[in-house]
Amino acid sequence: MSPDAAPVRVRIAPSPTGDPHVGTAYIALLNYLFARQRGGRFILRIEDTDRTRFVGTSEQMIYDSLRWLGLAWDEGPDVGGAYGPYRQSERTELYRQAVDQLLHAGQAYRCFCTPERLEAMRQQQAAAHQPPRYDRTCLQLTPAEVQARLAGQHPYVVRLMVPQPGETVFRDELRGEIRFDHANVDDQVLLKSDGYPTYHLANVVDDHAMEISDVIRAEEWISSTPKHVLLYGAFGWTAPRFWHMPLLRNPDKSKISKRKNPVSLVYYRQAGFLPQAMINFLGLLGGGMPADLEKFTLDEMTEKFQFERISLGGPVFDLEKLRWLNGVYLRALPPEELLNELRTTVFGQPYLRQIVPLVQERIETLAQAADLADFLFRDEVAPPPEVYLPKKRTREETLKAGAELLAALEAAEWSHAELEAELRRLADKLGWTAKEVFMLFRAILTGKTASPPLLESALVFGKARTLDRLRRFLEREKARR
RNA sequence: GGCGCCAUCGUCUAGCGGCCCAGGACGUCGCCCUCUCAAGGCGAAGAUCGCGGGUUCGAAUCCCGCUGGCGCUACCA
Repeated sequence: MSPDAAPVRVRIAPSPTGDPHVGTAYIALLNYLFARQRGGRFILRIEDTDRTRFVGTSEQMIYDSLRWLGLAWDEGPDVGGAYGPYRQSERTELYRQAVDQLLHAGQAYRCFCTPERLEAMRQQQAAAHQPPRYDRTCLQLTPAEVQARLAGQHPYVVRLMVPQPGETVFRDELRGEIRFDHANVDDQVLLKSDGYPTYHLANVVDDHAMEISDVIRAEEWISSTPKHVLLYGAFGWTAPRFWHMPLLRNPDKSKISKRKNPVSLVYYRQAGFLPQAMINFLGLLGGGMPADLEKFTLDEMTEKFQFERISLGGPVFDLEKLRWLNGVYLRALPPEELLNELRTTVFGQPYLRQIVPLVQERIETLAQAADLADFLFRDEVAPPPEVYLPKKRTREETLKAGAELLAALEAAEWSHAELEAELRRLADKLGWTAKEVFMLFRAILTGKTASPPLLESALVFGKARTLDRLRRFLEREKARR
């Protein structure tokens, strides 16, 4: 069957390495629309091939977040399908076979170079103003030498052998032909020394096996598309169509990142954004909808969204506009429904239940509970310097400490023990007393110097929102000087 | 640095050779409404269409160059 006639099958392939990302939602939305418009299937595949960054809770959060947005998939690890398994860690045998095939055909080779040697090589290349590329040392190895190393249990990776010289030309459906001289295409690692495939291999093998017709992904992948095209060719497979979507940006135009913008879908949900508003807002970015439409539903997008209209400049993710749009939706809600929203989010029972023990021993009247826990319901608290500034520390030191605090918490697992360890470690690092660090955190989180237990409060408030509060504090205070 | 992608108000965008000395939305400012604040209504400021060359009777729209931004340059995706 020619690719043109093949049924449309598209996929979103997030990796479970942390909180689900707003960029994932954006690409998921686009894939969803594409499938719905063309009578195709929308597949969710979990790309869990990075063992070092794997986060166990991440997969479930991905499901929850995408479902929350209303982006239902037709096939996936949790719903099944005829092309499973849909988790890459369960498909390793497939990749191993694929690698064997390439090895036998001479289109890939084993590389025994150590990370140290590769690092040294790159430094030399940088010093000589050469582009950093693998120097093919291991390609010189004789079959006997390879066998010897294999017998000696030397760890190795498998690399793609990019034909040199050569050129790869592919078509991007939005941009037309894009060409890469192979002089600029590295011998990409396909199989890591831990036996897991890299994205490049896994994505090609799976997209083929799952009969993906159109790869709709972010623009950052354009540079590595030649490697993928080469792989399809090496296997003798037909490549899918490629649609590279513009990258969401921070206000400073750089690729959207958690340091400069809230990117966690968990955050947006907990902070009280409505899924309809988020979907609507994402649909506004890139301009796929008719220009005179400002407010629309997922169904309306399915009806009217045009991929050909998408503007290729990377849109800034403008939180201000999202907030405005969310307000539009909130105001349009029947009061009864708004009540419902409140009851399941800011005033959700499970949330309230967690808060009760934090305030119980500190109240004389019920109304005081609200006073004590107000910060757990607020969108923003803004402590003045009198509150957050430790007596013996300068503003500069304190802001620096705040930035360190944010970094430490970002890396922390959200448990009491680890939070405490993290804060004490930070105190050591800064040469501050633990009390000073805890008080700074308390001030930023609660806006006050007296509060319910700090760590318990942070735990209840949630990682995404706590980090956002820190980030906004730092931004606000930096802007003040 | 190399390679690639991109380029209209601060931001999201409309525009696809004449209707554009560029339209809408967010944001900003002002006025109205109003017990306050929002919301809402009205209005204003805000883009020599990044710059320079072409093509054309005519260019934001087509072509080339430059500049700028961004991405990639990992045993991360």
